[in-house]
Amino acid sequence: MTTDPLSLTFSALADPTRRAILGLLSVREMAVSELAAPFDISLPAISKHLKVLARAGLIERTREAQVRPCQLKAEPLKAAAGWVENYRRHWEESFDRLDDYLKELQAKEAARGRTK
Amino acid sequence: MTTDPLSLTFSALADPTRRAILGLLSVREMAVSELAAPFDISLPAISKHLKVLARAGLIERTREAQVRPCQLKAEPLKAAAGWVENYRRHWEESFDRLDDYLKELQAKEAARGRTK
DNA sequence: TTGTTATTAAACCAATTGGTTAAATACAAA
DNA sequence: TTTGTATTTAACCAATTGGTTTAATAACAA
Repeated sequence: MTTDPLSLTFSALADPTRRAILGLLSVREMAVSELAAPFDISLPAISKHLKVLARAGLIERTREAQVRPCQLKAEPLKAAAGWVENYRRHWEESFDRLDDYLKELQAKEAARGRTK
Repeated sequence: MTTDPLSLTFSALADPTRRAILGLLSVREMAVSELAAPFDISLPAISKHLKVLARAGLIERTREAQVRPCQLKAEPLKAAAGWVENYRRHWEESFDRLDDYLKELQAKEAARGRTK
């Protein structure tokens, strides 16, 4: 497996359960069983997802009596956002091109209307 | 495997070779063998990476004689950027001062109120 | 001590991934 | 029609993933 931070981050985000867990943690710190409640998978499966998130540095687990609360650590998302941001102009440009194309179409349509 | 668009996008981005390929294509359209040149893996391996990128909608392949040029399609990155963006405040804000965020929200709300 | 609750570890499984080499396909050129 | 060039497919392999069930561990409560 690739172990560079960006790959760790993106592959942690590549699972909808894990993204949902991060969503929950963005509201507040939560215990494992609390996190698991909304999902239809076993507790060990959740535990594994948490391990993946922890390895990516996206959560931190502390200890509080029997409960192990998880806390969101969004910092690795900074690099991910930065990487994706480099492509912003590409998706905005292609939008512009489509826009141009539509305008061009309209212009042709108008011309056809005049000459017909 | 998870097939929702966001998961497809993030898991396509979770490999450094694929991110590098997108980097190359952000400069210009390129043929498969041209894309493969900088990497130390076989052509079929590159071909597989391209298939993953195509499935995620991040590239499109056209046909030009024997050559199959690949073109970047950055549009799926929009949703990825959007998802990550939701966490910006978590990495930017000082965690002990959630108030700052609320104030910012209020400021934005006020601004919106004025311009609308 | 004994039990109860919260969480993780172990062992297992099927599917996927990222790579390989060798063969097949598609087109262009001679 | 044969040959060369560009790319994909097929068959294979080892490692990883995402899930399971059945223990094991940790901390508190009785």
